[in-house]
Amino acid sequence: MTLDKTFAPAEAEPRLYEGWEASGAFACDPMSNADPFTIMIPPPNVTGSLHMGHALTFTVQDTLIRWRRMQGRDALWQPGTDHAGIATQMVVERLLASEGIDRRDLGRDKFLERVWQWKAESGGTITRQLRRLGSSLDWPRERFTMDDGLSEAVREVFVTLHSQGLIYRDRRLVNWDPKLQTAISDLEVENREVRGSLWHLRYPIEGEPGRFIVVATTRPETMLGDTAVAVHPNDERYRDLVGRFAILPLVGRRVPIVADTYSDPEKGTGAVKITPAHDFNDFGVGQRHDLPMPSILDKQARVTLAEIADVLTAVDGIADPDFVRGLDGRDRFDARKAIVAELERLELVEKIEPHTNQVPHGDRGGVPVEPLLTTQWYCNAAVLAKPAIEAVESGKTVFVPKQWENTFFAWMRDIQPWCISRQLWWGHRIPAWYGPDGEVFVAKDADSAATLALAHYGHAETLVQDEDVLDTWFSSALWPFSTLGWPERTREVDRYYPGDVLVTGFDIIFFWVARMMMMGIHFMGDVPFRTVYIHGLVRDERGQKMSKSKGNIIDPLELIDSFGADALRFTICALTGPGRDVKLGASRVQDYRSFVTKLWNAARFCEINGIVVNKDFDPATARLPLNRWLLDASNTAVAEASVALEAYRFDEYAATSYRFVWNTYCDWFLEFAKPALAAGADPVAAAEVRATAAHVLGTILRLLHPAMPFVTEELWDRFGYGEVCSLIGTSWPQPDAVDDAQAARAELDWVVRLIGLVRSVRNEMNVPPGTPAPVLLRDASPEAASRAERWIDAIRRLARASEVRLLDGEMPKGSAQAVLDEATVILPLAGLVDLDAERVRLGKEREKAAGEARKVQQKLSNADFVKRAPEDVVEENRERLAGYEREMERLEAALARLA
RNA sequence: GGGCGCGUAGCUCAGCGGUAGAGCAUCGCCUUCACACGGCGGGGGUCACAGGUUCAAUCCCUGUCGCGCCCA
Repeated sequence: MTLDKTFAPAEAEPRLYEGWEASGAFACDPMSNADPFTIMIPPPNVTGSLHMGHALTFTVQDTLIRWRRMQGRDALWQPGTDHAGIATQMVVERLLASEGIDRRDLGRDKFLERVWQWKAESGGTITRQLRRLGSSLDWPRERFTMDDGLSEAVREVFVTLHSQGLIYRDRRLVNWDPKLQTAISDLEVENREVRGSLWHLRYPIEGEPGRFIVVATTRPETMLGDTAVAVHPNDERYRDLVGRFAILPLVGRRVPIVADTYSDPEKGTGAVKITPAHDFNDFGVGQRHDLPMPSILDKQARVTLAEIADVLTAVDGIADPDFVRGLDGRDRFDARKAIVAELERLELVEKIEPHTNQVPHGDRGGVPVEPLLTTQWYCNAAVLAKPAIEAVESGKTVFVPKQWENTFFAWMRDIQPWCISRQLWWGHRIPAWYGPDGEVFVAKDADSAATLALAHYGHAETLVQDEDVLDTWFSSALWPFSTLGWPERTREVDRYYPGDVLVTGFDIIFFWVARMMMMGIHFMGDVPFRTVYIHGLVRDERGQKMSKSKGNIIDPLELIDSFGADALRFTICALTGPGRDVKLGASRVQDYRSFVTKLWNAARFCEINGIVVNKDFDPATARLPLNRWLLDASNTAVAEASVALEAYRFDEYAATSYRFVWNTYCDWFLEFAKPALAAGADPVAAAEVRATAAHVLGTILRLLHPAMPFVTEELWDRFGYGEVCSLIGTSWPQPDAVDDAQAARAELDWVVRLIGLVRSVRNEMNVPPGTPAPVLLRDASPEAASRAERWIDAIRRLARASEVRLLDGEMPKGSAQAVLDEATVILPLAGLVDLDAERVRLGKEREKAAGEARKVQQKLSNADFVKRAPEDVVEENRERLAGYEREMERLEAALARLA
């Protein structure tokens, strides 16, 4: 077979992925007796393409799912995509625009045909890209939020919630996106800081010529719709004006001056204009004071006068209906300029201050949102939120890291009615039909609605279906059960609901996690998942958020092309600590690619040295300390990795595996193995080393497989640990029985320290690596002596020793010395050792030991410490002190020998 | 304004009551028959600051400063 010098991901990855997929390795098994383990993929937008955020979240999920699958769980990782209402509609509209077509000309049905056509042609991008990452999703189960089954679930939920009074129609202010011309939910609004002005406007007091009440506003254009001025009830400045009227400039309407705690005496002038139809706070004031609520902006945010036409009144020097009529149809920002100019002309502007304020923008359309009074469908989220809050409080669902529960609670406890209707075409059409008189019939289909209408009217009536569609997140909220076949009672629903863990970013806790909790509990009677693992954001190397405008976007597919999916995945694991954002650049991935190569080369070494899989090998029979030590270290690494994964500590999982492979297996074990495998070595020992090397390499491949599936599978297959593409289905390593691991650890620890000591001294003495020198041991215990004897070949090789022996008599002149436990290591380096420098060096060593000893001594001489600290801590310190004192003695003796 | 998180080696980050760690970078030596995407060795930190609790604080508490995010 002979492995190439480096692993070739571009060739291996597609081949292995196809192999896994073809063998059904990704499939769950509903008929299995195994304990299920379920992760629902956060369905990416069907318009999406793989970005670093996806790479992070799906690497984490795939690592978990592969690990649990190896542990013998019946793993379901449910794939699918989201129809992404607004995003998809925008993509297709843009496409049509390039052909010079407007969707309105095309008509709803034709347009939807085009969207489906687009989906068929281009909707598979993201799922293809997920495969390149190595994602072991159960593809035959792939779902789409608009497919028949999921649409059925949506209708079922809508109709049920409606019948329970939890979905209803309401006329109230809604966030309106004038660009997309649809209502959006509170969550789809993001506040952006905008530098603008604060206009102080004079509203004349009725019946008192020359007296004004000055209101401060950031939105002068909405004054056309003002129906009151509000002041704080305790504000002395305006006390006499409450209950009287102001004349609304330009319009000429009489507006009452009302007392309401909404106005803040500290802010502006303490008096605020009230436009109930275009501001959420003003709407509240309007309701409390029973004010008219005329809309003066239309759905495109242009001035419309229909609702104020009849109040327009000419007032000399104050209001001019003709001016106002001239504003009809003008854009809100145009109108603002014109209105301010006119007010200035009328000397009704007191002053204009520069002002920075938070302006709500639509997160998709990117333009300022306009609060608009419309009738929409709402979901009573407050009722649904209650059991969801309780579920987290009681620990039925746990957030990791736990602090995110606070975020969840804060939002859920103050949840607002959820506006679920959207004035779009692409999405789940609302299952509501209207009779000629506007009566609403909510039903799962037109026939059922007709039946309801018949019962209501006593005769058949023509019904018209609601034009609107549902918020995309409405169907996403059902994802944990709708994907399993609900509302049908399938085996999958019984078996895979609730899921085990939901993996996602904090940015969609509200959008998605909270809503799945609400819907899951309401319809399934149980939470949708036991654990919510919240990971951070991917940022660039300097910690900046990635964005198109900054030009700092890193494309995961390019990283995969350059370094392989394993390198990218391992990097992500290594950098994913709890509650931390992931700062990632190409150089980090390149660094971890070295680890992939290191593993590959370790395997090459094995191959070259005739290390082959030996299925008959029983680790419990290993006799050599080297092998027992390695097996023990391997047990530790696997145990630590399991604990780390259990706790979602991907960073620790990566670190433990990395250390074990690189430091333990490669740097020490394989180096120690070299003399044991050399020509002329004991063949029985060599056979045991080979068997152990192969056994532990197998453990390593299994250990790393969840993070680095490709290279591990390739090596697994090439070495014949199992059938081709079988590693994915192999069991997670179990601890091996190791005979007297304690003794093996002690022995190898001693050899490693001895070699380290010799290397260190030689380096400091500038002994060229090519120059061997003797290693002599003085005052060595019989145990140390026999270890030196047993490990002579390894010490020769790794410490460049020409010989290793005990020293009884005089120390050769010009020797360097170092202390190892009770023994002193002597390196005769005649001509290389500067006696003075050596004295200084040993002196420093002694000082270091003395310093440590002083610190410990100080502690121990503190009566409170000895009295109050736990006995084992005191004892440990006593032992440390003894150790330092012994070391000082040896160093003293070494110094004396130099004289 | 409210809430959350973070300030530990040049960089990225672990550790979170009892001897300050890793990776990368850096410096020196080494092209030794798996690997220069490598090997060996070294240097580098008053753990943001100030108080407090404790026998003992990087770790717990309080405050201050700086940075970031979320909500208003």
